[in-house]
Amino acid sequence: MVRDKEETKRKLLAAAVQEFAEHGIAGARVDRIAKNAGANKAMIYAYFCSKEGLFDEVLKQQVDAAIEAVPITADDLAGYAGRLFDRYVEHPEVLRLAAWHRLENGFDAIPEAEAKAYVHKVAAIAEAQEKGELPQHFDPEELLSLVVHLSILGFSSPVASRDLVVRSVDQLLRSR
Amino acid sequence: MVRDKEETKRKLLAAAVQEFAEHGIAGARVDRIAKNAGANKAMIYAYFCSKEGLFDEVLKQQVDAAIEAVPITADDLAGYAGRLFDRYVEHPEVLRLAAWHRLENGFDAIPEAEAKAYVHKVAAIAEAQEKGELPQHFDPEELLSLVVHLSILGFSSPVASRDLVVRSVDQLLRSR
DNA sequence: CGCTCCTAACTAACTGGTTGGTTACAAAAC
DNA sequence: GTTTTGTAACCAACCAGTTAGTTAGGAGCG
Repeated sequence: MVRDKEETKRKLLAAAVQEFAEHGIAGARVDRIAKNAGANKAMIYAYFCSKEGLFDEVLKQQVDAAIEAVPITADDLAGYAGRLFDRYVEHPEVLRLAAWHRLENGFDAIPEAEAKAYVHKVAAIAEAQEKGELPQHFDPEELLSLVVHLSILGFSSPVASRDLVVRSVDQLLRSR
Repeated sequence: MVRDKEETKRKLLAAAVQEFAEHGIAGARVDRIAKNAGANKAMIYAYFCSKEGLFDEVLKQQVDAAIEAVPITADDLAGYAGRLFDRYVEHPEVLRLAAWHRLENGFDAIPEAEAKAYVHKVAAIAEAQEKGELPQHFDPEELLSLVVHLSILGFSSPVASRDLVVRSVDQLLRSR
């Protein structure tokens, strides 16, 4: 038997991602996470304090990874929306985790990394507008909200495709 | 003491709407619903079979009410989006209930009333396109998805306003 | 290298409170 | 007096979290 704290934490986190994404916080079962990780339940409390502590860590890691994986391209918001769409298709867990989190904890309590990335993205859009790379008929915050929201269209409608997401962002950016 | 089956069912349903909207299916507590309804827990099982049965009835009623309250105006989709937005601000429960339901039951299992209303709305949009009241650069299904999705923008972004929803639908419909 | 000792990592079993659901009984309504 | 509506107490299963005890494996030492 190999004893490795970091490895055990990793396996617990990996199992927790699946469990929480599928069942949410209230629906997740601590015993199931431990079993699927091939670890002992007590380790969860040793390493993450509580079920909620484990969820917080899971969400943080997933949000960080998603933010890093899809950097904004302010001069090509349609492409950015498409890449977000792709990311969510490949890693639907992060969207589900965020949705559970918002439903269970209200609209406040946004992960810190998300808030920080938000500021940066708004600034990038504002700059692109000044350079004339983007139209001005939406504020930077508005544009970011619209693009991000449209990129998750596929999780609200079954008929939505990547192409539709890109085309609609494109249409939003057309000059008037 | 007054005994009235329908009245008791009504009070149970009203309490269940709040409980399920706030906590979801897994997080909702049957005892709390009964207590808040001023009724006995056993009545839930007499009238709705199970916790899930109660949830299904709650969701059905809320979806029916929302569909009836906001009829589509295919020749004015921006106005339609605005009215949907208003409805969700006034009755956020239905959106939360639907969100819990989708997370817990997957993307299938859409309430029947919703599927039926969907067909009707797509047809109305197609007709408006034929009449030239709507542009043709999106399919009817696509347009409906976009409008409905944009109307819930406020629940994905804190900076979204009614005005933003209306303006973005308007921009989507501009001729190219 | 072989041995002991120590500690961090791990485990199995348990606990106390909770939960969805049931049942035996009571009383209102007709 | 019979049927419908309601109640209180109950139950077995479940669940997050704890604890007392076990073991792997490295450090120190000869």
